[in-house]
Amino acid sequence: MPELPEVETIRRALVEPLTGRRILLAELRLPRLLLGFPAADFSAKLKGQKIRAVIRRGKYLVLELDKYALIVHLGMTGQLTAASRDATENPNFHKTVTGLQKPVGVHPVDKHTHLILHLDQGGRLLFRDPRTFGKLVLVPGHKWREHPRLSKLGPEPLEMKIAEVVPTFPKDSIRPVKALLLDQEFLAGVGNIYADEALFLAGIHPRRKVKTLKPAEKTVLLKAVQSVLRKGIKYQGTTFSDYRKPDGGKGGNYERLMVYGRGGMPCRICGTTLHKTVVAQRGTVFCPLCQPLASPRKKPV
DNA sequence: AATTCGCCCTGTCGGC
DNA sequence: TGCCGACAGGGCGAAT
Repeated sequence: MPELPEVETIRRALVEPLTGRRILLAELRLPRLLLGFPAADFSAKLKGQKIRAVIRRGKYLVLELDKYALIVHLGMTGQLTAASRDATENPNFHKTVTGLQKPVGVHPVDKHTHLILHLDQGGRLLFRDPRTFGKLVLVPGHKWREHPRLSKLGPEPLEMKIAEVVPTFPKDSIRPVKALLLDQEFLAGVGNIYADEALFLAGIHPRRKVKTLKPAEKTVLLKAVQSVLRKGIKYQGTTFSDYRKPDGGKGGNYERLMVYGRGGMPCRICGTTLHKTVVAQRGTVFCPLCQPLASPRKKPV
């Protein structure tokens, strides 16, 4: 699922091909993905709009247009592909990629392609989402930060001051700490992959109750969140199924994960078999030795 | 008020 | 070989 590093990778790759381009035609092929705006008006409103900026907030991508903002959430399986004028359709675009190889051409318009923006200079932006958990929102003006979907988002993990966020941990909360990391009102952009990775790096059990965390542990955890997100961006995101960069290539971070997707395999640090369980209704992998739930009791004399 | 649960959706995979 | 249930999970609204 695209989380902050994946969305940021996509954003960076779209800045050059999209900024300054004018939308000639917008094809919305699955109208139910569009929220809060009459689907019938969508194409008419977008036509002629120039893309002014490509911005990320949490897991949301925002295209600032002349008079609107187009907010995109990729859900679990959303893909954005930028195609230049001379890109040819490759029927195997999504299947031929192995490793970090970059596919040739552009993905064809298939049954999972839900939005096509035709741009001046011959380029196209295609939005593809097999499981349709993605969402599109068109907001008049540029006050997209006030939209209900974004207004309550927590701080950006890579811009926050840790000393300012440590006091925002709920003091009496009995929630497992992983649930807090996944809460977009606490931090914006952390999802299941990077929550598990951050907890491992911090040496904190995903089921630890928030109220039992010491201040030093909160600091370590927030630093770990920043660390795993930066690493994710550095390697251009984690591809384990559907995530692709706008050129169709896979991210390079999956092979570098410490715990996510590695249940039953040995811990890269201590060799202990990694546990797979469910925390906060999400599949969760952790190392029982590196991430103890309780501090080790002194052996009775 | 805090927290959990159910739902949306479809490709993939393991079991028989 | 083919069918089928289980599974993956972000975010929202309902339920507790």
